[in-house]
Amino acid sequence: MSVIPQREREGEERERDQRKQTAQVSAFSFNLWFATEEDDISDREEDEREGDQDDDMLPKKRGPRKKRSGKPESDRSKVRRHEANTRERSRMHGLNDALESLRKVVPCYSKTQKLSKIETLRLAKNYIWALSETLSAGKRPDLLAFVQTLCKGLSQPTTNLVAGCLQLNARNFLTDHNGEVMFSGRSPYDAMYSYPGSDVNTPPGHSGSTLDSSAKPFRHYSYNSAYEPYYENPSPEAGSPHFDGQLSPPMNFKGIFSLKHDDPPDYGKGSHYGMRYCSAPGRAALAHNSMYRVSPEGRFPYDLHVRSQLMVSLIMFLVENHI
DNA sequence: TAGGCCATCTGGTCCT
DNA sequence: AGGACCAGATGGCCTA
Repeated sequence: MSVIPQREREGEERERDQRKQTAQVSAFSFNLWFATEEDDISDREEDEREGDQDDDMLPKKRGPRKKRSGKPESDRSKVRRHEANTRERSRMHGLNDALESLRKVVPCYSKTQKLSKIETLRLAKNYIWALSETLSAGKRPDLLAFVQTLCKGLSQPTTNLVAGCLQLNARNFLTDHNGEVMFSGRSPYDAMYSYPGSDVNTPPGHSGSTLDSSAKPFRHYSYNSAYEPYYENPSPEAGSPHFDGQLSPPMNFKGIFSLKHDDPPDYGKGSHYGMRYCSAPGRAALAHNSMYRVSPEGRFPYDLHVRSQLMVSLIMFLVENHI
Protein backbone atom coordinates (compact mmCIF):
# COMPACT_ATOMS: atom_id res chain seq x y z
CA MET A 1 0.00 0.00 0.00
CA SER A 2 1.66 3.15 -1.13
CA VAL A 3 -0.93 5.72 -0.34
CA ILE A 4 -1.43 6.03 3.33
CA PRO A 5 -5.14 5.73 3.90
CA GLN A 6 -7.11 8.30 5.72
CA ARG A 7 -6.29 8.08 9.34
CA GLU A 8 -6.71 10.74 11.84
CA ARG A 9 -3.04 10.44 12.28
CA GLU A 10 -1.87 13.95 12.74
CA GLY A 11 -3.36 14.58 16.13
CA GLU A 12 -3.62 11.02 17.25
CA GLU A 13 -0.05 10.24 16.41
CA ARG A 14 1.22 13.26 18.20
CA GLU A 15 -0.81 12.30 21.21
CA ARG A 16 0.33 8.72 21.02
CA ASP A 17 3.92 9.75 20.59
CA GLN A 18 3.67 11.99 23.55
CA ARG A 19 2.22 9.17 25.62
CA LYS A 20 4.98 6.88 24.44
CA GLN A 21 7.62 9.38 25.20
CA THR A 22 6.18 10.00 28.62
CA ALA A 23 6.22 6.27 29.21
CA GLN A 24 9.74 6.08 27.89
CA VAL A 25 10.90 8.83 30.17
CA SER A 26 9.22 7.10 33.09
CA ALA A 27 10.79 3.83 32.11
CA PHE A 28 14.10 5.54 31.77
CA SER A 29 13.79 7.06 35.20
CA PHE A 30 12.97 3.69 36.58
CA ASN A 31 15.87 2.14 34.70
CA LEU A 32 18.17 4.72 36.12
CA TRP A 33 16.94 4.09 39.60
CA PHE A 34 17.12 0.37 39.09
CA ALA A 35 20.62 0.54 37.67
CA THR A 36 21.72 2.62 40.59
CA GLU A 37 20.43 0.06 43.00
CA GLU A 38 21.61 -2.93 41.09
CA ASP A 39 24.91 -1.94 39.58
CA ASP A 40 26.75 -4.46 41.64
CA ILE A 41 24.47 -7.37 40.91
CA SER A 42 26.42 -10.30 39.61
CA ASP A 43 26.12 -11.50 36.02
CA ARG A 44 24.58 -14.71 37.24
CA GLU A 45 21.80 -12.84 38.96
CA GLU A 46 21.22 -10.78 35.86
CA ASP A 47 20.94 -13.89 33.74
CA GLU A 48 18.13 -15.06 35.96
CA ARG A 49 16.09 -12.07 34.83
CA GLU A 50 15.76 -13.41 31.33
CA GLY A 51 12.25 -14.13 30.26
CA ASP A 52 9.35 -12.00 29.16
CA GLN A 53 10.98 -9.04 30.72
CA ASP A 54 13.96 -7.10 29.66
CA ASP A 55 17.13 -6.53 31.57
CA ASP A 56 15.48 -3.99 33.76
CA MET A 57 12.52 -6.10 34.78
CA LEU A 58 10.26 -4.06 32.58
CA PRO A 59 7.98 -5.38 29.88
CA LYS A 60 9.99 -6.05 26.78
CA LYS A 61 10.48 -2.86 24.84
CA ARG A 62 11.00 -2.16 21.17
CA GLY A 63 14.33 -2.50 19.55
CA PRO A 64 16.96 -5.19 19.49
CA ARG A 65 17.96 -6.89 22.65
CA LYS A 66 20.77 -5.33 24.50
CA LYS A 67 24.07 -6.94 23.93
CA ARG A 68 25.44 -8.37 27.06
CA SER A 69 28.55 -6.70 28.16
CA GLY A 70 30.70 -7.84 30.99
CA LYS A 71 29.87 -4.78 33.03
CA PRO A 72 26.50 -3.26 33.67
CA GLU A 73 26.05 0.06 31.98
CA SER A 74 26.99 3.00 34.10
CA ASP A 75 24.48 5.66 34.95
CA ARG A 76 26.37 8.04 32.76
CA SER A 77 26.22 5.83 29.72
CA LYS A 78 22.52 5.28 30.27
CA VAL A 79 21.96 9.00 30.40
CA ARG A 80 23.98 9.45 27.24
CA ARG A 81 22.06 6.72 25.49
CA HIS A 82 18.81 8.33 26.48
CA GLU A 83 19.98 11.69 25.23
CA ALA A 84 21.09 10.09 21.99
CA ASN A 85 17.68 8.51 21.62
CA THR A 86 16.03 11.87 22.13
CA ARG A 87 18.28 13.46 19.54
CA GLU A 88 17.64 10.66 17.13
CA ARG A 89 13.90 11.02 17.61
CA SER A 90 14.17 14.73 17.02
CA ARG A 91 16.28 14.17 13.94
CA MET A 92 13.75 11.78 12.50
CA HIS A 93 10.95 14.23 13.24
CA GLY A 94 12.91 16.85 11.34
CA LEU A 95 13.29 14.45 8.49
CA ASN A 96 9.59 13.75 8.52
CA ASP A 97 8.80 17.45 8.61
CA ALA A 98 10.97 17.94 5.56
CA LEU A 99 9.20 15.07 3.87
CA GLU A 100 5.87 16.64 4.68
CA SER A 101 7.08 19.87 3.11
CA LEU A 102 8.05 17.89 0.06
CA ARG A 103 4.59 16.32 -0.07
CA LYS A 104 3.12 19.78 -0.27
CA VAL A 105 5.10 20.84 -3.30
CA VAL A 106 4.82 17.75 -5.46
CA PRO A 107 1.88 17.78 -7.86
CA CYS A 108 -0.43 15.71 -5.74
CA TYR A 109 -1.02 16.72 -2.18
CA SER A 110 -3.80 15.66 0.08
CA LYS A 111 -4.07 15.97 3.80
CA THR A 112 -6.30 12.96 3.97
CA GLN A 113 -4.44 10.62 1.67
CA LYS A 114 -0.81 11.13 2.36
CA LEU A 115 1.73 9.64 0.04
CA SER A 116 4.10 7.26 1.70
CA LYS A 117 7.66 8.36 2.16
CA ILE A 118 9.01 6.33 -0.69
CA GLU A 119 6.25 7.36 -3.06
CA THR A 120 6.75 10.99 -2.14
CA LEU A 121 10.42 10.74 -3.02
CA ARG A 122 9.68 8.94 -6.28
CA LEU A 123 7.05 11.44 -7.30
CA ALA A 124 9.35 14.33 -6.42
CA LYS A 125 12.10 12.83 -8.51
CA ASN A 126 9.74 12.33 -11.43
CA TYR A 127 8.43 15.83 -11.06
CA ILE A 128 11.89 17.35 -11.15
CA TRP A 129 12.72 15.22 -14.13
CA ALA A 130 9.57 16.19 -15.97
CA LEU A 131 10.08 19.87 -15.31
CA SER A 132 13.70 19.78 -16.35
CA GLU A 133 12.68 18.02 -19.55
CA THR A 134 10.14 20.73 -20.18
CA LEU A 135 12.72 23.37 -19.59
CA SER A 136 15.22 21.64 -21.80
CA ALA A 137 12.71 21.33 -24.61
CA GLY A 138 11.85 24.98 -24.39
CA LYS A 139 8.38 24.25 -25.58
CA ARG A 140 5.11 23.47 -24.02
CA PRO A 141 5.04 19.84 -23.13
CA ASP A 142 2.71 17.13 -24.13
CA LEU A 143 0.48 16.58 -21.15
CA LEU A 144 0.35 12.87 -21.57
CA ALA A 145 4.10 12.49 -21.61
CA PHE A 146 4.33 14.81 -18.65
CA VAL A 147 1.93 12.72 -16.62
CA GLN A 148 3.55 9.51 -17.72
CA THR A 149 6.85 10.81 -16.47
CA LEU A 150 5.24 11.85 -13.22
CA CYS A 151 3.82 8.40 -12.67
CA LYS A 152 6.81 6.42 -13.73
CA GLY A 153 7.72 3.85 -11.13
CA LEU A 154 4.88 4.77 -8.84
CA SER A 155 2.58 2.17 -7.42
CA GLN A 156 -0.85 1.81 -8.91
CA PRO A 157 -2.60 3.45 -5.93
CA THR A 158 -0.30 6.42 -6.18
CA THR A 159 -0.75 6.55 -9.93
CA ASN A 160 -4.47 6.60 -9.34
CA LEU A 161 -4.07 9.39 -6.87
CA VAL A 162 -1.93 11.46 -9.19
CA ALA A 163 -4.28 10.83 -12.06
CA GLY A 164 -7.11 11.86 -9.84
CA CYS A 165 -5.31 15.03 -8.95
CA LEU A 166 -4.78 15.74 -12.60
CA GLN A 167 -8.38 15.01 -13.42
CA LEU A 168 -7.34 12.12 -15.63
CA ASN A 169 -8.69 8.68 -16.02
CA ALA A 170 -6.25 6.57 -14.05
CA ARG A 171 -7.12 3.50 -16.07
CA ASN A 172 -5.32 5.08 -18.95
CA PHE A 173 -2.07 5.20 -17.02
CA LEU A 174 -1.51 1.62 -16.09
CA THR A 175 1.82 0.82 -14.59
CA ASP A 176 3.37 -2.31 -15.94
CA HIS A 177 5.49 -4.72 -13.96
CA ASN A 178 8.62 -2.76 -14.83
CA GLY A 179 7.24 0.38 -13.37
CA GLU A 180 6.73 1.89 -16.78
CA VAL A 181 3.59 3.89 -17.23
CA MET A 182 1.65 2.79 -20.24
CA PHE A 183 -1.07 4.73 -21.91
CA SER A 184 -4.01 2.56 -22.71
CA GLY A 185 -6.62 5.07 -23.72
CA ARG A 186 -7.94 5.65 -27.19
CA SER A 187 -6.25 8.99 -27.57
CA PRO A 188 -4.66 11.54 -25.37
CA TYR A 189 -7.73 13.66 -25.63
CA ASP A 190 -9.96 10.79 -24.65
CA ALA A 191 -7.86 10.32 -21.60
CA MET A 192 -8.99 13.63 -20.29
CA TYR A 193 -11.97 14.20 -18.17
CA SER A 194 -13.84 17.24 -19.22
CA TYR A 195 -15.08 19.58 -16.61
CA PRO A 196 -18.75 19.39 -15.97
CA GLY A 197 -20.42 22.14 -17.85
CA SER A 198 -17.36 23.04 -19.82
CA ASP A 199 -15.56 21.95 -22.91
CA VAL A 200 -12.00 22.05 -24.11
CA ASN A 201 -12.33 25.57 -25.37
CA THR A 202 -14.04 26.88 -22.35
CA PRO A 203 -11.85 26.23 -19.39
CA PRO A 204 -13.34 26.48 -15.97
CA GLY A 205 -12.80 29.85 -14.51
CA HIS A 206 -13.98 31.65 -17.60
CA SER A 207 -17.48 31.82 -16.39
CA GLY A 208 -16.91 35.34 -15.24
CA SER A 209 -17.45 34.77 -11.58
CA THR A 210 -14.68 35.63 -9.22
CA LEU A 211 -14.58 33.65 -6.07
CA ASP A 212 -12.20 33.97 -3.23
CA SER A 213 -9.56 31.50 -4.16
CA SER A 214 -7.94 31.61 -0.80
CA ALA A 215 -10.72 29.44 0.54
CA LYS A 216 -10.26 26.78 -2.09
CA PRO A 217 -7.54 24.26 -2.51
CA PHE A 218 -7.22 24.44 -6.25
CA ARG A 219 -5.66 27.00 -8.49
CA HIS A 220 -6.17 27.32 -12.16
CA TYR A 221 -4.00 28.29 -14.96
CA SER A 222 -4.81 28.64 -18.58
CA TYR A 223 -2.47 27.69 -21.33
CA ASN A 224 -4.53 29.65 -23.82
CA SER A 225 -2.76 32.79 -22.84
CA ALA A 226 0.73 31.99 -21.92
CA TYR A 227 1.39 34.42 -19.17
CA GLU A 228 -1.91 35.56 -17.94
CA PRO A 229 -2.49 35.00 -14.27
CA TYR A 230 -3.98 31.74 -13.18
CA TYR A 231 -7.68 31.52 -12.82
CA GLU A 232 -9.04 32.28 -9.45
CA ASN A 233 -12.07 30.06 -9.69
CA PRO A 234 -12.24 26.81 -7.81
CA SER A 235 -12.36 23.48 -9.48
CA PRO A 236 -15.64 21.65 -9.64
CA GLU A 237 -13.83 18.90 -7.82
CA ALA A 238 -12.62 21.16 -5.09
CA GLY A 239 -14.87 19.42 -2.65
CA SER A 240 -13.61 16.00 -3.55
CA PRO A 241 -13.06 13.89 -0.48
CA HIS A 242 -9.73 12.82 -1.84
CA PHE A 243 -8.21 16.23 -2.13
CA ASP A 244 -9.15 18.48 0.66
CA GLY A 245 -5.69 19.85 1.01
CA GLN A 246 -3.78 22.38 -0.90
CA LEU A 247 -2.90 21.11 -4.30
CA SER A 248 -0.54 23.71 -5.51
CA PRO A 249 1.40 26.57 -4.10
CA PRO A 250 -0.36 29.81 -4.89
CA MET A 251 1.70 31.65 -7.34
CA ASN A 252 1.50 34.95 -9.08
CA PHE A 253 3.52 36.84 -11.54
CA LYS A 254 2.77 40.19 -13.06
CA GLY A 255 5.73 41.26 -15.03
CA ILE A 256 8.02 39.97 -12.39
CA PHE A 257 7.72 36.80 -10.45
CA SER A 258 6.55 36.67 -6.96
CA LEU A 259 5.81 33.57 -5.08
CA LYS A 260 3.00 33.69 -2.66
CA HIS A 261 2.04 30.90 -0.39
CA ASP A 262 -0.49 30.35 2.32
CA ASP A 263 1.77 27.95 4.08
CA PRO A 264 4.28 28.81 6.71
CA PRO A 265 7.38 30.57 5.53
CA ASP A 266 9.52 27.52 5.06
CA TYR A 267 7.88 27.00 1.74
CA GLY A 268 9.15 29.13 -1.04
CA LYS A 269 12.44 29.97 0.56
CA GLY A 270 14.84 30.13 -2.31
CA SER A 271 12.15 29.00 -4.66
CA HIS A 272 13.96 29.50 -7.89
CA TYR A 273 12.12 26.79 -9.66
CA GLY A 274 14.14 25.25 -12.37
CA MET A 275 16.41 28.22 -12.70
CA ARG A 276 19.50 26.14 -12.55
CA TYR A 277 18.44 24.30 -15.62
CA CYS A 278 18.40 27.41 -17.72
CA SER A 279 22.11 27.35 -18.10
CA ALA A 280 22.54 23.66 -18.09
CA PRO A 281 25.28 22.73 -20.54
CA GLY A 282 23.35 19.83 -21.96
CA ARG A 283 20.29 21.85 -22.64
CA ALA A 284 20.50 21.85 -26.41
CA ALA A 285 21.15 18.16 -26.58
CA LEU A 286 18.38 17.44 -24.18
CA ALA A 287 16.03 19.59 -26.12
CA HIS A 288 16.81 17.72 -29.25
CA ASN A 289 15.93 14.43 -27.69
CA SER A 290 13.22 15.67 -25.46
CA MET A 291 10.48 13.25 -24.73
CA TYR A 292 7.84 15.90 -24.78
CA ARG A 293 5.98 16.80 -27.88
CA VAL A 294 4.34 19.98 -28.95
CA SER A 295 0.79 19.98 -30.04
CA PRO A 296 0.05 20.81 -33.68
CA GLU A 297 -1.34 24.12 -32.58
CA GLY A 298 2.03 24.93 -31.11
CA ARG A 299 0.60 25.33 -27.67
CA PHE A 300 -0.59 23.18 -24.89
CA PRO A 301 -4.18 22.45 -25.70
CA TYR A 302 -5.39 21.41 -22.31
CA ASP A 303 -6.69 23.27 -19.39
CA LEU A 304 -5.86 21.73 -16.10
CA HIS A 305 -5.70 23.25 -12.71
CA VAL A 306 -2.59 21.54 -11.52
CA ARG A 307 0.63 22.67 -10.09
CA SER A 308 2.41 21.17 -13.02
CA GLN A 309 0.79 23.71 -15.24
CA LEU A 310 1.93 26.50 -13.05
CA MET A 311 5.41 25.19 -13.08
CA VAL A 312 5.44 24.57 -16.79
CA SER A 313 4.07 28.02 -17.42
CA LEU A 314 6.68 29.52 -15.20
CA ILE A 315 9.39 27.65 -16.98
CA MET A 316 7.98 28.63 -20.34
CA PHE A 317 7.95 32.21 -19.26
CA LEU A 318 11.58 31.99 -18.30
CA VAL A 319 12.50 30.30 -21.51
CA GLU A 320 10.59 32.57 -23.80
CA ASN A 321 11.82 35.69 -22.11
CA HIS A 322 15.39 34.44 -22.01
CA ILE A 323 15.54 34.83 -18.28
C1' DT B 1 -3.47 -13.27 8.93
C1' DA B 2 0.10 -11.42 5.89
C1' DG B 3 2.18 -7.53 4.25
C1' DG B 4 3.15 -2.55 4.09
C1' DC B 5 4.41 1.39 6.51
C1' DC B 6 6.03 3.55 10.33
C1' DA B 7 8.35 5.06 14.91
C1' DT B 8 11.63 3.90 17.97
C1' DC B 9 15.72 1.88 20.03
C1' DT B 10 20.30 0.60 19.45
C1' DG B 11 25.19 0.16 18.34
C1' DG B 12 28.58 1.28 14.95
C1' DT B 13 31.11 4.72 12.28
C1' DC B 14 32.69 9.14 11.10
C1' DC B 15 33.66 13.82 12.07
C1' DT B 16 34.61 17.94 14.91
C1' DA C 1 34.15 13.06 24.19
C1' DG C 2 30.15 13.97 22.00
C1' DG C 3 27.08 14.69 18.17
C1' DA C 4 25.33 13.40 13.52
C1' DC C 5 24.25 9.91 10.62
C1' DC C 6 23.15 5.32 9.37
C1' DA C 7 21.23 0.70 9.14
C1' DG C 8 19.34 -3.31 11.52
C1' DA C 9 15.93 -5.01 14.64
C1' DT C 10 11.56 -4.83 16.68
C1' DG C 11 6.82 -4.09 17.49
C1' DG C 12 2.49 -1.39 16.60
C1' DC C 13 -1.10 -0.05 13.46
C1' DC C 14 -3.78 -0.61 9.48
C1' DT C 15 -5.73 -2.70 5.31
C1' DA C 16 -6.75 -6.25 1.92
